[in-house]
Amino acid sequence: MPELPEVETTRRGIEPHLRGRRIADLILRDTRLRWPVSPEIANLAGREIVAVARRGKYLLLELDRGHLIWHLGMSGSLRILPRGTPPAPHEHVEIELDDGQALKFRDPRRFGALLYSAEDPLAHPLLASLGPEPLGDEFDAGYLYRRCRGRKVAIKNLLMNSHVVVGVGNIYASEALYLAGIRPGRAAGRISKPRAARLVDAVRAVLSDAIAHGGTTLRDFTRADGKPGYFRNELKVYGNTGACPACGAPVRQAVIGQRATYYCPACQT
DNA sequence: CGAGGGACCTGGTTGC
DNA sequence: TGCAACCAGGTCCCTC
Repeated sequence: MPELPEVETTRRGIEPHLRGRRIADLILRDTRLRWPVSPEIANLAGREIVAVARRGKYLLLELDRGHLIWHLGMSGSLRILPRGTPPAPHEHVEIELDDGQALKFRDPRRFGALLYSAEDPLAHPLLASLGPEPLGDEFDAGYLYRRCRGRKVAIKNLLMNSHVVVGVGNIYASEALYLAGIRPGRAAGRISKPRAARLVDAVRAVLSDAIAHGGTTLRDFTRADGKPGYFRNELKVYGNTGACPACGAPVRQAVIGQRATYYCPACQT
């Protein structure tokens, strides 16, 4: 479900409610997430939440001692609700706060993950080898062009590879390639330097714009306050079974790397 | 090292 | 109406 804009929207939604609060209680209803949730996490009561950061699609809850690393997987969402609100279906984890509120994690498909890291979370094996942030300085035309050299994979798959750049999932990969005028199936190694530059700009633009709209709600994504994200209305090709908004040609649907892909056969080469 | 595919899950929608 | 098949915003891990 969530790509970078949805995770960032979640971060911004929960952070004001969590910063400076203490964990009153931590309830693990179902520990069968992507990896089993360590029972020691239930022992974090009393710790203070100092900050909520994000790295790629991972949320990092910095505690006064240690960190929680949270990934929403495909169907996970975090909401702030009053303590005592009856748990929704698939609400696997709840962090009760010392001010009467609670952070509730719902994840029907259980592809999400919740890990505890006593050390620097960025050194955790899952995070250590991640590529640069797409909205940071390191992600530029030279970098992307270099990473494309000699690669035969479709540029869309390369964009979605978190070891190349983090945060770009299936929706925004299609959207960014549309904006850049590049066919999603084009071999990464056949992307010219100017096209790499256009693609970097497109990725940044699409993600920033989506964050500004509170992310994209297709089905079950909800923000921390329960409202949907409105970027869905801005999507140009993803899920578009009609005409290209620029030239009117029928938007084409294909499967690339086992994922649904949308593009305009006229605008994208 | 790179490419490709399966695996992990549940629920909603589609089609016979 | 009933039920099987298919699809979904992620990403790790295995094989070749």
